Amino acid sequence: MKERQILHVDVNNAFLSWTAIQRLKEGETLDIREIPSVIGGDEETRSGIVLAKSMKAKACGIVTGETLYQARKKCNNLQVYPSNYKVYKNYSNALYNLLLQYTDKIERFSIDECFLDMTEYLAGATLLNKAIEINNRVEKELGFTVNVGVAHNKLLAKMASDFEKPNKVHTLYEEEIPKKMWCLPISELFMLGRKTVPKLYNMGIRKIGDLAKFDEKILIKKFGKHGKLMWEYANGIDNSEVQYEPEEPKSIGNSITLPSDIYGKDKINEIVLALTEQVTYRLRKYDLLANVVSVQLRTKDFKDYSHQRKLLISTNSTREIYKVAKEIVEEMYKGDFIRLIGVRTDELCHKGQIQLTLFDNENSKKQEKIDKSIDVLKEKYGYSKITRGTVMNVENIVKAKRKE
DNA sequence: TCTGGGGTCCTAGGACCC
DNA sequence: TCTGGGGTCCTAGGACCC
Repeated sequence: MKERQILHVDVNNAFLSWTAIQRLKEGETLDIREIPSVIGGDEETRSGIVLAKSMKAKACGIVTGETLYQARKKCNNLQVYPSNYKVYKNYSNALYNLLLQYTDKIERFSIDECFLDMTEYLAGATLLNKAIEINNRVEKELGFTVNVGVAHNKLLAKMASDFEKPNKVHTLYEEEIPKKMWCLPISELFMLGRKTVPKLYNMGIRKIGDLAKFDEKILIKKFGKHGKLMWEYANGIDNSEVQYEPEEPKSIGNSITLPSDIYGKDKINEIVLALTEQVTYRLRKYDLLANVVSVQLRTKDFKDYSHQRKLLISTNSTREIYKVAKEIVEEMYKGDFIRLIGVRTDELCHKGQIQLTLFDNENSKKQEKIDKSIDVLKEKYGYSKITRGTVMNVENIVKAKRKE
């Protein structure tokens, strides 16, 4: 088999950089990349966490995911800016379109990361030179910077793009693994998170090199499939392909942290209905039907519960899914104060994939028409304006809660 | 002024059938 | 009277990613 040629392109401080250049474009003179700043959620609605940080904020020890409260304690002149996904999506698309000039085998791994399979697209050039060209062109033409990882598989390309930042190109070829990767702490390895790292520490495994040389069988015994994966990753083994064909979503859900805790089934169900409307709207937009419905509740002391139910008939009807969601709330709600509520649908399929059943009767056809006509209004007037009957949508609930 | 929201994948245990 | 496994489906919960 031919050796694969893979690049991983990772936008430096994506949300913060994109916010910065958008502000400059709109006439602001301050470049927020040059000061201690973060992109954060709204503390009033209890979403106050750091989503992205500038280099100066990073230098203060601020990390992504921590609360804005903690971040301010580390840096007293910290500036906080809100996020804007529409803007981010535009810059993400601009990057994607530039990368398309190099290969059409691009996997959009997230809004700010892409894998490129360059195997068939080098035409005599070296992979490293292509990476350097991309790095330069993005900065010049798009106004933000990226790191580019250069390797022969996705895992090593991703690890490489995570080396020194910003605006850098790094290679991580097989022969470089001991020198460049094995010296790193295991917490740096992709797919080793906060739960697994302490367990490995207790086994005396601290560096990625320790993990690479550890007995694979013992890891498998202790961690199952995850054990095999982490051993392979530590040794730079990854045969996964660049998934350049966008895949159908496997699940669609929405959740919300409430501005204040709520109590009681009726109040929970109001939110569940609003969330169900959002979820089924998205299902219908993609022309998908759900076969499983699940509801998640988080209590005020951060205990998570979730129950799910398999449906007899696939559906994307608001009424049908809400009916099931309500039953789930009924069976699992124990009377706690609730902080977060989520509704999710799984085992999605397309209309054509199911056969009409006896249950596909006149009544359900009528329901389908109602959902469709509401969707049309939502497309026309914007999502938040249209809600069904007596029901408030989540935005209204959030606003109402804020005033309390 | 504590701790988001969108996902994917895996595991363990129970029910049920042969 | 006592004691099996293997396979599949379903559910609850957890780990990880950005």
